[in-house]
Amino acid sequence: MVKHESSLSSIYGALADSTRRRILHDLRTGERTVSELRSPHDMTLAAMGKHVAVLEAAGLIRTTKRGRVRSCALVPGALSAAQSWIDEQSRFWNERLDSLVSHLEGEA
Amino acid sequence: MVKHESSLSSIYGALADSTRRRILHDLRTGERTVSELRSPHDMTLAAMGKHVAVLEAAGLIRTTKRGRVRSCALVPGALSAAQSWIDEQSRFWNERLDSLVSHLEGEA
DNA sequence: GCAACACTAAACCAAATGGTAAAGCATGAG
DNA sequence: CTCATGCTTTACCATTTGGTTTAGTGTTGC
Repeated sequence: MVKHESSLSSIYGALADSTRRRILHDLRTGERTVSELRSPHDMTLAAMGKHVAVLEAAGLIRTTKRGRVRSCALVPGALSAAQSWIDEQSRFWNERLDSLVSHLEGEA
Repeated sequence: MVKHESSLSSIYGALADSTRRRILHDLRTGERTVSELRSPHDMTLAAMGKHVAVLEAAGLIRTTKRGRVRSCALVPGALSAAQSWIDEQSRFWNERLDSLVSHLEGEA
């Protein structure tokens, strides 16, 4: 379960684009083809193909080609590394906040 | 508390670099100057200054210049938007996983 | 005053990103 | 068989990114 630094970079890098976040959102309700994922966007199929490749390289989605169609689906649990890092960071963040608050209260 | 798409992009973009994640990690124990943040890295001060600027633009840190020294600190709660998005996404992710599991169980 | 220090800005560079257009390659429909 | 479909590949382009060096700017220490 231990994820290395490099995979965190590719996951956050993948999430740093609203088109790709939208793709993940759209996949929550089930599998979609590349064409279906493209339809809400003003973008060529080739461009969408690149976004899909970025998400797959980051391990966030899994794709399979059935015939001439590529079907895309979420990879369950793939966000957990990103989630853990933020959660861990937030924990200290809020500890700092708490100690700041008590420090200020102590001073007042 | 409303999260705009654009700020999510800049936050995840800021997190998509191991040097910047390390900076956030190093700031958990308190404020640091740009030089102090640079010391563990094989990198010029100018380069570190840019990383600090990226984190500040994303709203993840706050900096203040005292004399010739710039002091950097975490901004409490700044990760919450990023955290919420992932948490929300994970929620559906796992619902899909659960329904997949019960689907498979039903089939077996 | 003046030198060392801590950035900061400018110019530059290579590589990555996000897009396009156009051609190619399978495959499914008729 | 033929042809439209659904990508995929290639080549190209502009912009951004992560780094450098060099040259300031404003402090601080002596």
